[in-house]
Amino acid sequence: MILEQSIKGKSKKQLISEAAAQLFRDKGYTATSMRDLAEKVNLKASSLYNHIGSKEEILRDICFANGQRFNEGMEEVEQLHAPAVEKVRALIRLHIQIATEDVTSVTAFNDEWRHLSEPYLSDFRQLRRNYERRFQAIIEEGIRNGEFKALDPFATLYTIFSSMRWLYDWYKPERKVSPEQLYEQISTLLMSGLVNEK
Amino acid sequence: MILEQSIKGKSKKQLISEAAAQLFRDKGYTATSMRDLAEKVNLKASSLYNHIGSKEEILRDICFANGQRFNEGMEEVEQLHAPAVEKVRALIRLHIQIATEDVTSVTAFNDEWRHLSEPYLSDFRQLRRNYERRFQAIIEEGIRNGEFKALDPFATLYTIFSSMRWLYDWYKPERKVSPEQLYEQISTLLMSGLVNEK
DNA sequence: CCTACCGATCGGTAGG
DNA sequence: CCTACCGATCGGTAGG
Repeated sequence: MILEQSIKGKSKKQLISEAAAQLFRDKGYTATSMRDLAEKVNLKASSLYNHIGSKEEILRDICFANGQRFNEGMEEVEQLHAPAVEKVRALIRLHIQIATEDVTSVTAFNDEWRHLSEPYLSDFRQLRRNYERRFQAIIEEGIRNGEFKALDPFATLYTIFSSMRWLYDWYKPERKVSPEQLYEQISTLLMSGLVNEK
Repeated sequence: MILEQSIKGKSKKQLISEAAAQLFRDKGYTATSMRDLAEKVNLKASSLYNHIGSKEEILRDICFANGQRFNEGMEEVEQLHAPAVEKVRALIRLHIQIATEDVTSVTAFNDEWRHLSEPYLSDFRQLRRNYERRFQAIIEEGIRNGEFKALDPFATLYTIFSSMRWLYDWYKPERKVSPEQLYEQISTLLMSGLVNEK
C-alpha cells in the first residue's frame, strides 16, 4: 500500500483534498456538496468517508496547511540579516510563490476559512493574527529606521496583503507568467509607486 | 402607503435587502437561509415572498446596484480634464468612498456575484469587464505619456483594485477612521510607494 | 467500495 | 402576514 502510494505519488486522501480545493475555489465551500466532490473523484458520496472524516475536515486541513506555509516563510524572512525593505520584498515574493505554486488550495484557505467551526475557527484566527503581527512588526521597523514612509502600519500591512489577492482569482498554471515577472511588477508598484519621479 | 414609506424612509423590501447583505457578508450567500433572513426582519420565511421574488433576486439587486455605482463614478472620472495620475487618484477615492458608505452591500457584491445564475452572471461579468477596461485605459494613458512607470497595465490594474479589498472585511462605521484618512494612506502607498526616497 | 437510507434543512408555494 | 406543506438535496451512517 505504501509502495502503491509512492508510485502514484499521491494518496486517495490527497486526491480528494485537491479535488475539494478546486470545487471550493469554483463554487465556494457551502455550495460544494459531497456528491459533487464524489463525482469528481469517481466515487459515491458515502465512499468518501473511508478516506476523510467529514467535509469540514478537508477544509480544516487546507486552512492549516496553508497557514503553516505562510508561517514557515515568515520564519525564514525574520532570520534574514537585512534591512526591512528586503524583508518586505521577501514577504511579497513569498505570497506570490505560494499563490502560484498551489493556487486552488491557497484560495480555499483564503476565502473559506470562516466556515470552520469552533474551536478550529479561533485557532485559525490566532494563527493568522500572529502572522499579521509579525508582518506589521517588520513594517514598523522600516518606518522607525527611516527606510519607509511614515504611513499607518496597519493600513500599510493590509493594503500590501490585499494587493496580491487577485492572483488567487486570476492565476492558472496555464497562464505562462512566471512568479518572478509578477514579483517584479507588484513589488515595484508597492515599493516605489506607480508615479514616475520627475 | 407611499406616505408611510416616506416617513420611515425605507420600504420593507429595502430593509430585507439590507439585512440580507449583512448575512451575505457574515456567512456568505449560500450559507444564508431564507429562514435566517426572515428571523432578522421578524417575519416567517414564507412572508418574505410578499416583498421579494426570490433569494437570488436580492443578490441580483445588490450586485447590479453596486456595479452601477462604480460605473457612475467611472463616468465622472473619465470626464475630468486632468492628468492620468489625478484620474487614478479619483478612482482610488471612489473605491474607498463606496466601501465606507455601504460596506455590507459592496462586500456582498464583491464576494457573492458568482452565485448569480445565467443570464445575469454573464451580464454581470460584462459590466465588470467594462469597468476594468476603462480603468486599464487610464493606466495605459498615464504610461504612454510618461506620468506612470512602464509597468504591465493589467497587473497594475489588478494590484490597485485588490489593494483596497481589505476594507470590505475590516471596515465598520464604528471604526472612527474617515474615508479621507484611508485615502491618504492608500493613495500615497500606491502612487509613491512604501520606500522613502533618499 | 457500494446500496440503501437517515433526519435535517433547503427555497419556495398554496391557501386563507 | 401566517400555518401547513412540497419535493429536492444536504452531510453522513449502517451494513455488507
